[in-house]
Amino acid sequence: MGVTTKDIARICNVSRTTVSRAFNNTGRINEDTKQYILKTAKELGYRPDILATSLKNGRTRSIGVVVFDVKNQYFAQMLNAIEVKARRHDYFVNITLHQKNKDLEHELLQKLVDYRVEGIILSAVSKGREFEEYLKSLNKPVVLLGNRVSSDFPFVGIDEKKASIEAVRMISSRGYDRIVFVCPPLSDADKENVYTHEKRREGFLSAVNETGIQNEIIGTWDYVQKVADILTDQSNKTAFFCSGDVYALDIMKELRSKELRAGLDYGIMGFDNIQFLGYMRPHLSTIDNSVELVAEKAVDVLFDLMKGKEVKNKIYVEYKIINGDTI
Amino acid sequence: MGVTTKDIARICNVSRTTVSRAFNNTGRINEDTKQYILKTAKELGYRPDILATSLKNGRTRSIGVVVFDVKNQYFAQMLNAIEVKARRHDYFVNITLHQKNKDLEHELLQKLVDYRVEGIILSAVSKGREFEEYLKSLNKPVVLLGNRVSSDFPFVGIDEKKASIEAVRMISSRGYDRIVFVCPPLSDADKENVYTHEKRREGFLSAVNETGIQNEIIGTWDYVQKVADILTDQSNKTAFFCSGDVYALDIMKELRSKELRAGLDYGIMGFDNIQFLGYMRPHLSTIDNSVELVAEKAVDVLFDLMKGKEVKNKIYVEYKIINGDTI
DNA sequence: ATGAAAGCGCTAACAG
DNA sequence: CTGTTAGCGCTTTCAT
Repeated sequence: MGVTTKDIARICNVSRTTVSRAFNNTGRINEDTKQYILKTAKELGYRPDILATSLKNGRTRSIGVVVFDVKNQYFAQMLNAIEVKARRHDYFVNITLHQKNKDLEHELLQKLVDYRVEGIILSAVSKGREFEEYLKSLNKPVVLLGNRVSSDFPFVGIDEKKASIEAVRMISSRGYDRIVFVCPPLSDADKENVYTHEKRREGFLSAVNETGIQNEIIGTWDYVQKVADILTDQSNKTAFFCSGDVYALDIMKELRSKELRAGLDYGIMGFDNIQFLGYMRPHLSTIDNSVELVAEKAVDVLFDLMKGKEVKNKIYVEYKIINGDTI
Repeated sequence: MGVTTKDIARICNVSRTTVSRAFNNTGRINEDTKQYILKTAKELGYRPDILATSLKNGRTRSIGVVVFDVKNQYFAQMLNAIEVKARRHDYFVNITLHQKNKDLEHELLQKLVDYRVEGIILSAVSKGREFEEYLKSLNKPVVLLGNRVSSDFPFVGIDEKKASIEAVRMISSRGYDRIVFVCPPLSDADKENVYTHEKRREGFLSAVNETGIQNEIIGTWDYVQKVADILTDQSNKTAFFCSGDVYALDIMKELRSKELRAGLDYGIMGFDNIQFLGYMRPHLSTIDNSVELVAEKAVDVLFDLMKGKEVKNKIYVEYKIINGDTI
C-alpha cells in the first residue's frame, strides 16, 4: 500500500518499534522523538494498516448487525441510530440483512465472525435451543433486539406485554363493544422467532380478560380480508389493535375504499410509531416503541459486554402511547 | 483464534503451502491429498482468517457505502438493494452515513480506505474541484449515486432532466393555469451537492418555456408556508411539482388541514415514488426513479470497475411516470 | 529510552 | 506434486 512504519523508521532514524510506540503511547519513549515521529508521519500521510494491526492484536474496531431488512422503516430507524452511536465510539458497522431466512441468518453470523467483528447486534429470526447453542459457539458478545432468544443473551426492547395491556385498556375506555387483535406474524410462530408479537398477544389477552370485553384474534396474513368481513358482518362498535403500524395502514387503505372512516366507523390502533405516520391523516393512534432509544441502548450494552462488564439480561426502554385520531 | 492452516498441516502431514493450495486451487495438487485436507479442515471447523488473507493479498471482499442517512426511505431502499446484490457477489458492505456533513463525509471515505474496502458507492454531499481531487487521491474505484461530482467518476441514476420535462408536460396537459416547482434543496446549492435537484429544475424550466405556462419556483425550506400563501392569494388552478415525495406529503398534510383537496382544489406531483406512497390516499402522482435498479446497477458498475473494466461515465436507468390521483 | 527478533495466519516464488 | 523460505505491516517480549 502506501507509507508504512518501516518508511517512517528509516526517515526518522529509529526502529519500527519506536514508531509503533509513538502511536500507541505504550512503553517509555522520549517526548522529542515521539513528536518528531508523529510529525513526519503526518507529513508522509501515514495511515496505520488496520488489517495488520487487527491481525496482530485481534481487534477490528467494528461491530456487526443482522436484521430482517431495511426497507422496513422500523429497521431503518434502528440502523441509523446504531450507525451514529457506533461511530461515536469510533467503530465501524457491518450491516447485513437476513430477509427472514434462517439459513442466511446463520451464514451471515458466521461471516461476521470471520470478519472478526468484536460484537454483534441481532434481530433474530431463528429461535430455540439449537440456535442458542450456535450463538454461544460463536464466542462473541451478542445483544438481541426485539426478538429474544434465551436468558443467556442480553435483550434490549420495550416491555411489549405491558404496553399492550395499556393500549387495550385505553381502547376499552373509549366505549368499543369489541376489540380485535390483528397479528399476522403469529401464524409463523412455529417456524420463526416472533417473540415480540407473542408478548403483545399475551398483553392483549391479559387485558381483555381483565375488562371482559368481547374480543378476537386474527393471526393470519389474509388479515385485510378478514377485517373487511368482520365489519360488514356485524354492526357493533369494533376496534382493531394491530401488532404493527403497517398492518393498520393496510387495513385503513382497504376500508377507506369501502367508505369506512377510521376513528368514526371503526377504531384502529397500531404499534411501533414508524416515522411515516406523521404524514398520514387521520393520525393513527399507536405505541411508540422508541426504536432509536432501543438501538442506542443496544450499542451501549454491546460495548459494555465487549469490555467484559456484567450486563443485565433484559433491558427495558420506555415506550409511549400515542393518542391519535383513530381510537 | 481457532484452527489454522498450521494445525491442519500438522494433522495431515503436509506443509501449510499444500493446505493453502487445497483451498485456493492454485498450483498442482494431488486430488486425494486435497480431499483429505478439505475433509479434515471441515472436521476441525477450520475457517480461513480473512484478516491474514487480506493482509497478504490486499483483497478484503468488502465494499463501502456512504450516503446521507437511512431514515430517508429513499436511501433505505437503496441500501437494501446494494446489500442484497453485493452479498450475491459474496462481498460485505460497510455502510456509513454522512448526515449531510462534509467533514464527516471526508472522514468516512478515509476510514473506508483504511478498512481496505475494494470499492465505494457514494451519494455525495460535497462537490467541486477540490473534492474531486480528493476522491481521486483515494485511488479506489468509486461510483456516484444521485449526485454527480465530475465526469471522471461513473455516475448511475436516471435522466432527471428528461423525467422532469415529461412530468411538466403531463401536468400542463391537464389544464392547470400555473405550475409551481417546489425544490427546497436548491437553497443549499452554494454549499452542498444538489446536482439531482438542479437537473430537475433544468427540466422544469425547459418544459415550462416550451409550453409557455405560468410558472414559479419555490427554492426554500419554508415551502409549506409559501405554498399555503400562494393558494389563498390566488384562485387560478395551480399544480405543484415537488422535487421529492416528502415535500409533497408535507404540503398535502398542511393543505388538508385547510380543507383543500389534492387533485381537486390543487394539483400536486412528487418525485422518487418512495414505498410509503402505497399507503397514502389520494395516491400521489410521482416519478418512480427505480432506486433499486439504480442501486443494483451501481453495484454492477462498481464491480466492473474493480475488475479493471472500462465503464461508461454516465449510466441512465429507466424511470417511470406514476399517474396517481393528484394531477 | 530504544532496538532486535519473533510472530499473528496466510500465500507466492522458487526449488526440488 | 510438494516443501522451504520469505514477507504482508504491525506489535510485543526481551535485551541493552
